[in-house]
Amino acid sequence: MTATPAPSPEAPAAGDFLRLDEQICFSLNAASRAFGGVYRVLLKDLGLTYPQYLVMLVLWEHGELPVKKVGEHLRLDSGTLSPLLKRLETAGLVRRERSARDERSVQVGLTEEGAALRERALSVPRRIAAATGADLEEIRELRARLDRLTAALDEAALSEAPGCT
Amino acid sequence: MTATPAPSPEAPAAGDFLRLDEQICFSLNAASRAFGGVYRVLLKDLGLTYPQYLVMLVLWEHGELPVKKVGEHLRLDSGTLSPLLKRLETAGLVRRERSARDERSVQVGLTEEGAALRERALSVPRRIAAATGADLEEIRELRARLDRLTAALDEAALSEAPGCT
DNA sequence: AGCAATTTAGTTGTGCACAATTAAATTGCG
DNA sequence: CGCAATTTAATTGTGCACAACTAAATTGCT
Repeated sequence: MTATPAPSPEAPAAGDFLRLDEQICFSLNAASRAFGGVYRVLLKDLGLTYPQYLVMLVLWEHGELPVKKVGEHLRLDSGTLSPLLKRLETAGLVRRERSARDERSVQVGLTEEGAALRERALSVPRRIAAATGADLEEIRELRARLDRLTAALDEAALSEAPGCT
Repeated sequence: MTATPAPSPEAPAAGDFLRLDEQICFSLNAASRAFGGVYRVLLKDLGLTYPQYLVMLVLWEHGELPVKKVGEHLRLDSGTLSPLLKRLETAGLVRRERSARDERSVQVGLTEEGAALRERALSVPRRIAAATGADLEEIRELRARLDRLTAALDEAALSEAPGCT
């Protein structure tokens, strides 16, 4: 009575959605972790984890930034970034210093070593692209869909937050 | 010389890939976390985290399974599942017992309470679908693309593992 | 039977994600 | 100015992901 798979050969029963459901978000989750596995291998040489690599990308592109801005680029808060940045600092890739203009904010910048690491990272995107086995156009479209999805979900999370029905 | 953004207004320089790169996998990562936020809200009522919900989906669909099989369905290993299942057991949703036939394996099954929880989960997929703002067809196609991507990445990870150039 | 290789869970340690809280500096308003 | 509200990082605590390792049972081979 409890865990019978419930054949239901003709009508799409309500329970079927629990299977479909798994596939929608689980596919995303699995793809994200599969990427993680490939990045882990490629980034090992550089001594970076994938989230650390994302931070380095932001710094390589924008130069010195306050923690807040780094978090906005990556959709991460200080609870994640503070320890991560501390590890990058310990590794000698990043400098952190309180802003003189606003003592609340901490400016994050690259050390020479951190800036130099960019050269060794240049081959990563091509190798990742090769691992996906997809052409640039497909990747672009997939990215667009995912960004739309993220925007819709963030929107929904906002209206869900209080007591909105 | 170090952190200059490097304008390069006409030629697609090698460094541009470091931006594109961010967008490929970061979009995926961001979408996955955005889903996590929506699920977190919806599953709070049920007292489940998203990974715990995935485990419950597997058990609702397949009934009693060894830990190994649960892991195969979800692409997770015992390092993740053992503590997670222990929490579900503490919550009274799941039973764990050593198989008599093979003392190495642990069978995971639903308690009555765990089986009953399924009823309250039936509304989740619909509410998630609503939050995505996408129709079923788009979701299906996206899922197919992601699954292909995951397969390609897993494939690549395998040939990358030893010393394959 | 005897023993090495394999399989299955669990444990340990590192790092990330995120909610909740804290502390300090800044801003805004009367 | 004086003080409440806001902003910014950091900290704390929970849970997940995964690599590396351990322990125990099973399988396979001779």
